[in-house]
Amino acid sequence: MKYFIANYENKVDKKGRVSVPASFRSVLEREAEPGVVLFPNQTDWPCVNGAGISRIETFIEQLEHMNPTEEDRNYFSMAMIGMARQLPIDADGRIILPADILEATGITEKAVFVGLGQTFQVWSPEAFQEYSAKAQSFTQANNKGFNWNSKPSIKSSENLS
Amino acid sequence: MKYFIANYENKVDKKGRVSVPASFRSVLEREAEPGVVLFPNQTDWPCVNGAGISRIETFIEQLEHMNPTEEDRNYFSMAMIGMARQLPIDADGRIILPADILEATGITEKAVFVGLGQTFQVWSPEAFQEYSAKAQSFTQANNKGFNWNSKPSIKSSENLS
DNA sequence: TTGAAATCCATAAAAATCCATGCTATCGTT
DNA sequence: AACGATAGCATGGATTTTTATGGATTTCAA
Repeated sequence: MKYFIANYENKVDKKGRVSVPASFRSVLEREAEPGVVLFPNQTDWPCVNGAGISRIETFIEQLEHMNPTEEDRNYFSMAMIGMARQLPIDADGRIILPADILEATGITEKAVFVGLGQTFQVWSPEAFQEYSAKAQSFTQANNKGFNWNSKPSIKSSENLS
Repeated sequence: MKYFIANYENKVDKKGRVSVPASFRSVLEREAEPGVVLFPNQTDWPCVNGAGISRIETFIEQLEHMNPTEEDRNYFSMAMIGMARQLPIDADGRIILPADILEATGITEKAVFVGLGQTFQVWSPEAFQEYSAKAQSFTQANNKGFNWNSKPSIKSSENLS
């Protein structure tokens, strides 16, 4: 599989270990280097974003095209690369979620992995439930101009509170 | 690993010794010559930049493309090459931070290593906390025009205060 | 010969690895 | 259709290895 799809709720043990869903692993196994990178979700929602290493590498390479003296670049680099987490996947397909991520996301005994194509997210079941419900109703209300078939023509709405 | 990613807070002992994070060492071990180079961060923020030797070599080579009579070149060379520090990594994976760097950065008993791709930075925990918070909120506010997927299309904003 | 820096050594905590089990879906055979 | 066998996956626990860190000792140069 090429993309992260669907969502899976897995247990987190006392050491913070969770199984990465098998179908996600099959995406990650296409990478040169194994492992996942978790990086901050730049919204106020309590979740983290995840992807394979190559995703972060291309991001680094993009940042390199920016002017090194530009303050933007420094901020972006810090926020995305500096605040990222690199986690190895063990032989059983698990990662261990660092304590501060558990805290920031409110994850305790269960974690939900949500596939979003090229990336995925990790949520607490409660927050996931809330966000996905919102996403559903928003989409139902706003999918008019949405062309599911061909090229992107999606306009992000300005305010969605 | 090819890039410096994530951040790690390590202790600094009375002699100024700190462990370089293991994952950073694995980046540095790809170099022909071992060791790290610390060089000034050209902003007002109290941190130092670091990298493997090869990074400084390419920087030197860049400077060589500049006109030798150009005053810029002399200044840049002085500020970046002349003010750099070459530090060996000991068998236990530690470097010793020179006293003047400790002072300039405000590092006392803990140092934070922050991966930024091809380079990294070293901060005091306090300054890091302040800067990373700023970077986060800046990124959160300005990531609209940010394209995670493909080629660089990032517009640097003009004013960022 | 004295202080600083490089080596060497020891240890505890954290991380990676290994092993075992139970559950579920799949498959093949009767 | 029923059954058992099989394989993949999630999970719990134990074990081994790595890493960070403190201290001591040696080297070296001023």
